[in-house]
Amino acid sequence: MKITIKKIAEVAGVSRGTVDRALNRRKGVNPEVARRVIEIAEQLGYQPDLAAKGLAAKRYTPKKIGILLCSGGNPFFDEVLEGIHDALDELKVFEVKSSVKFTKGFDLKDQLKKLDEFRQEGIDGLVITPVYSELVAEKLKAMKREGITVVTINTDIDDSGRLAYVGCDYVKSGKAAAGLLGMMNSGKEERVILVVGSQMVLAHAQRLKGIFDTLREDYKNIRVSRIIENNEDDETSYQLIKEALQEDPGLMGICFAGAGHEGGLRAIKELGLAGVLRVVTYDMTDVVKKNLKENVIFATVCQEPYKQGYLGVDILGKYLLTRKRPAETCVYMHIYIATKYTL
Amino acid sequence: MKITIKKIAEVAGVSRGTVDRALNRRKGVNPEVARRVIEIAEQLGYQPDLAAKGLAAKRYTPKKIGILLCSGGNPFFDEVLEGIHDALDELKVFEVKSSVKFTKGFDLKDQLKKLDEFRQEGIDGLVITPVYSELVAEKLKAMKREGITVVTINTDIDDSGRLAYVGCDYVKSGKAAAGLLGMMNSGKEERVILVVGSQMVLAHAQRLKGIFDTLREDYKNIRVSRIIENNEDDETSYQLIKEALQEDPGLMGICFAGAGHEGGLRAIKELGLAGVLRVVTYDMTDVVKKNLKENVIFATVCQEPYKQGYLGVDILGKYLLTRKRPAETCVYMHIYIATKYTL
DNA sequence: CTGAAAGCGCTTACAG
DNA sequence: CTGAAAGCGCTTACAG
Repeated sequence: MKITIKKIAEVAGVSRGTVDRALNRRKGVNPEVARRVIEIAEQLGYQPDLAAKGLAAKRYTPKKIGILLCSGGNPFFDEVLEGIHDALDELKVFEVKSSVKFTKGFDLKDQLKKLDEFRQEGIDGLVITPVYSELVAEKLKAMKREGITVVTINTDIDDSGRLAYVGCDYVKSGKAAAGLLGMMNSGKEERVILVVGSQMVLAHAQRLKGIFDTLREDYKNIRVSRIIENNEDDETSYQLIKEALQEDPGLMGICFAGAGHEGGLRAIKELGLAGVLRVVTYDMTDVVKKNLKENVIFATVCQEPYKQGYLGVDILGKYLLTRKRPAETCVYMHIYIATKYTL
Repeated sequence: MKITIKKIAEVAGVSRGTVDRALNRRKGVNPEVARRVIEIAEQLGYQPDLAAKGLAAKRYTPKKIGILLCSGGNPFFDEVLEGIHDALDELKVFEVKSSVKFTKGFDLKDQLKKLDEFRQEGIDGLVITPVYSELVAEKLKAMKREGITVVTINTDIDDSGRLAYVGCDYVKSGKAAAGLLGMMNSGKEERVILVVGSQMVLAHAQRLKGIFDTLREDYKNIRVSRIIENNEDDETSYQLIKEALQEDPGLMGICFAGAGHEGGLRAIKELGLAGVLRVVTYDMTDVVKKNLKENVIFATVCQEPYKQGYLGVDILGKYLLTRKRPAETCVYMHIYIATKYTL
C-alpha cells in the first residue's frame, strides 16, 4: 500500500493524532511541528484515503449542505435537481446531510431570506444559483466568514468568495445558436429576430453578445431585425412575437435565448410558420421536446443541466470532506446541440 | 446511522462473520442460516457501506480489471481512455488493480490472443470493445464460466454473457446526421454521398440504416447518390471521394459515417468545395476539430466517448466490489451535435 | 459450519 | 500542545 498517516507519524516522530491535526489544519498544534508534518506528507506524496475518512466521519457530527435554487416554475432545473440528488446520495456514505430550498424565479428578497434561514439552521456548505446582486454577494461573503463554503451553479456572481462556479459560458452558447442560424442560411440576405427574458438577466445579455459577435463575423447576410423582451412570460411572448411576425413576414428565423417559448411557439403555429421559420431554442424541457418532434423547433442548444447539479454538490462535498479544491475555479459545461433525432 | 452487519448479526443471532459470508454468497455457510440472514437483511433494508468495504478490502487480495480496446490508430479512443483512467483511479481506493491492452483496429485474431493473455494473468473483470464475431462471444462466455465478469463498451456483442453494454445507439446516431443534412437542405432536390469504413462494420451499417430511414421519411428531396467504402483508410478515401465529387459536381453534402475522413477532406479542399459542400462527420477528433474551425466540416455527431470509458469501468468495478448490477443492461450514451462554436 | 479477533486508515474525546 | 486508545463497518485467517 501507499503512504498512510501512520507512516508520516513514524517519519516525523509524532503520533498519528498529531499528524491528522496538522494535515487538516486543526488548531492546537505546535506550528513548528505542523510545518514539518505537512512537509513530510508532501514529500512522501501522501494522498488521504477517502474510504477511511468516510468511515471515521461516521462517528462524529455530520456535515450539512444547503441547496438554494431559483427554479420555481422553470422546468430546466428538473434535470439539475436530478444531478444534485444523485451527488447527495453518494455523499450519504460520508454522513453528509442536506436541505434543499427553492425560490420562485430570481426573487432577490426571497433569496436573501432563505439564505438567512440556512444560516440559522447551520450548514457547512451551500450550492446556490445566485441572484445577480451585490446584496447576495455580500451575504455570501459574510457566510464564508462564518465558515460556510459556497459553490455557485448555472449562474455565477462576482466577488462573493465562492469556492467554484459550475455552469455555462453563455457567450459561447450564444455563438452556438448563431452558428445554427448560419447553417440554415440559404446564402441570401435574411432577417432573424431574437427573444430574451430580459437584457438585465446576465445570461441572456451574454448570449445576445455571442449571437451578435458571430453573425457579424461569420454570417454577414443574416441581420437581426428586432430583439424582443418577453420577461419569460408566455402571454407577453405570444403577443409580441405575433406582432413581430405579422409586421415582417419574410423572416428566416427566430432564436429564443431564454425561457417563455411556449407562447412564442403558439404564435408561430397560428401564423402557419411552423416548419418554415427556423426556430432555435435553448435547453431541453418538455415543451422543447414536443416542438422538436413536431418540427416547429429545428434545434436547441444545451448545457448539461444534470452535470451542473451533480458537480456543484460533488465539488462542495469533496471540499468539505477533504479540503480538496477543484482543479479549476470555473468549471464550464459542455455546450452541445440537440435535434429531434438526438432525443 | 443505518442498518449494519452488526445489527443483522444481532437479529439473526449469529456472528458478524457469518452474516458477511451469507450476504456475499461465500461458501461454507449452513444454507438454512444463509437464507435467514439474507431475508433479515432485505427486511431491514440493509445497504452495505462502501467506505467500509473499501477499507477492509485493502487487507486482502486486490481485484484486477482487464481493459481491451480495438483502438490502435483511432484517435476517438483517446477520450474513451481518459474516462477509463479516471474511473480506474477512483477504484484504486478500493485496491482494484488494472491492466490495459490494445489491438490495432478490429483484428479478430489479435483480440482472441489478448483475451487468452488476460486469462493467464488472472483477472476478475474485463472491459472490452469486442470484435463482432462468434469466436469472441464464445470466449467471453468461457471466461464468464471462469468467474470473469465482462462489460462491453462502444460496440456490443450478442450472446456473450456480458454484464452490461455501455455505448451508442448507432441507428439513432445515423438519424442525427441525416437530420443535419435535412436542416441544411435548401428545399430543392439535392444529392449527397455517404462514406463508411465498411458495411461489414456493424456500427457503420446501423448508421447507414438510420440515415436512410430518416431521409426517406423526413427529407424526400435529399437523395443518396452513392455510398463509398473507404476501409477507414485515408488514401482510399482521398481517391474515391475525389472521383465521386468530380463525377457529380452538383452534390449538396457528404456524410462520413466512419473514420478516415482526413483523406476525404483533403479531396474536398483540393476541389475547392470547402465551405460549399455540406460536410457532416462523426465524433470529435483533432482532425475534426481542425476542419470545423476551418469551416470545412459543418457539424459532427458525438457520442460521449469519455463517459463510455468511465461508465464501463465504473459499472464493472461496482459489480466486482458489491455484486451490484447496473439498473439497465444496455446503457446508451447521449447523442449530440457539435459545431465550431461549441468547441 | 461458526465465532472471536485483528485490522484496513482516519478522527476525536480524553487524559495528561 | 501531544499521545494512547477507541471506533467507524466490513472481511478473512485462524481456531474450533
